[in-house]
Amino acid sequence: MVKIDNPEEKILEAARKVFIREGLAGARMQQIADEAGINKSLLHYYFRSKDKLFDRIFIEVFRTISIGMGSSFSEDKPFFEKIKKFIDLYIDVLTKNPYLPIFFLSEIQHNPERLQNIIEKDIFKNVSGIITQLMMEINAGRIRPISPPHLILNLMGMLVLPFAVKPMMAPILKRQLDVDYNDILNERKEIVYNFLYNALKIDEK
Amino acid sequence: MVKIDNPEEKILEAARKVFIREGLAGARMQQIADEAGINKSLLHYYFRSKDKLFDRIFIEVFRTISIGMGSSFSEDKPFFEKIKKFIDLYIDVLTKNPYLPIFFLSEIQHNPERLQNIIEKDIFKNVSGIITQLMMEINAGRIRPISPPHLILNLMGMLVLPFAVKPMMAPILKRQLDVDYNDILNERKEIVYNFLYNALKIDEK
DNA sequence: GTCTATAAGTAGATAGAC
DNA sequence: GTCTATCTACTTATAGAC
Repeated sequence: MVKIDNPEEKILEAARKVFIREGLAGARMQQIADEAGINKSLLHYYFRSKDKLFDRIFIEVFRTISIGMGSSFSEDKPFFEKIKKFIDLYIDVLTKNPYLPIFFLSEIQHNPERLQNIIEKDIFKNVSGIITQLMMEINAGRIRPISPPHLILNLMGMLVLPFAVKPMMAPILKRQLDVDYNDILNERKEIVYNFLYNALKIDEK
Repeated sequence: MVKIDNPEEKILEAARKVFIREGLAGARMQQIADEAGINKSLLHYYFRSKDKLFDRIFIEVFRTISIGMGSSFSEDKPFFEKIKKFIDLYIDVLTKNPYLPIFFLSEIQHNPERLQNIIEKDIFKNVSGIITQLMMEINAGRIRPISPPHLILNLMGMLVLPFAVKPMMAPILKRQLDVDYNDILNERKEIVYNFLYNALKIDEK
């Protein structure tokens, strides 16, 4: 039986919430303590400093963001099926954690060193495997030639940006087209796959 | 003869730099004063408070980000030429201001009200015009059918994300493929246009 | 382990001399 | 207009009682 309500877990959950919404500089230890329903001193008792607590959350966020990358592409399936699986998995992650990308990218923009100090190797293997497979598909003539980094950027852009701009776009689309932005987000899996498929498939003459 | 070196301009330039790099919560009035080469009190003399100075920069950033949208699509040209012009213009803006998107989206995530209080109508006209034209192209059978909001999200994602992830991707691609990320960014105009063209063009049988 | 009280440092903002 | 000096409030962090 796992104790889910121990103070350490409650603090981490509260810190996750507050840091991701407010950022490192904007978050207050008092906010986190309130959110966790405990005394402010306990934060320091368990995690020593704000920076150490933040690091813990930051690494966790990085793992959440990068976890889907490798796994979807490691299986032995046709290329477009792997793409489809990756898109589905990634949009599920973003649906559950819509604020993660901007939080993560914003903190890197504020302090790029944090990334290099903490992480490094994890992401290499993932990107490396994807690029190898893309080159194979292109060389076999199964998809239209495209530089692998660019394809990754295109795909990631189409996946991530709609969630990142939700606070801006949702009110606009509601007013202008009476569209619920959550419906838009739910349609993304299919839209992104079709768009990518059409962009990459070889013309049949 | 315009005085470019008056204190007000120097403060705005410094504030732009510091706020965009550090965010509202992370920026320090002392930093801005140092960057501008003036005394901290002068900031308050010219702009009263940190929040008012920030608002000034925030509005300016919003204008920079949204300025290209309408203008590219207002001219009377073939659809794909307008798309091309928009892509070129937008990537030029992002090349000059790579940190703007994350700064802007991050601040909205921290405080969504700021957007609604300050802005509102500007963006409507732009988005509205683009959507109308997209519907015309689809109805005329000149491009593959796609929901206009989704096409806009696809395009914006492919344009913006590569700049937003530069601090993360540049070291990875350098190490792994010995690729200079600035070269990647310079190739984006052509890549995005071709990708979009292939995704939207009607198959010739 | 968990609390109260408080120390030490920093931030935005203002008063007032020049 | 521009500076120095200072006020007030807030924030992280710690000391110490229980």
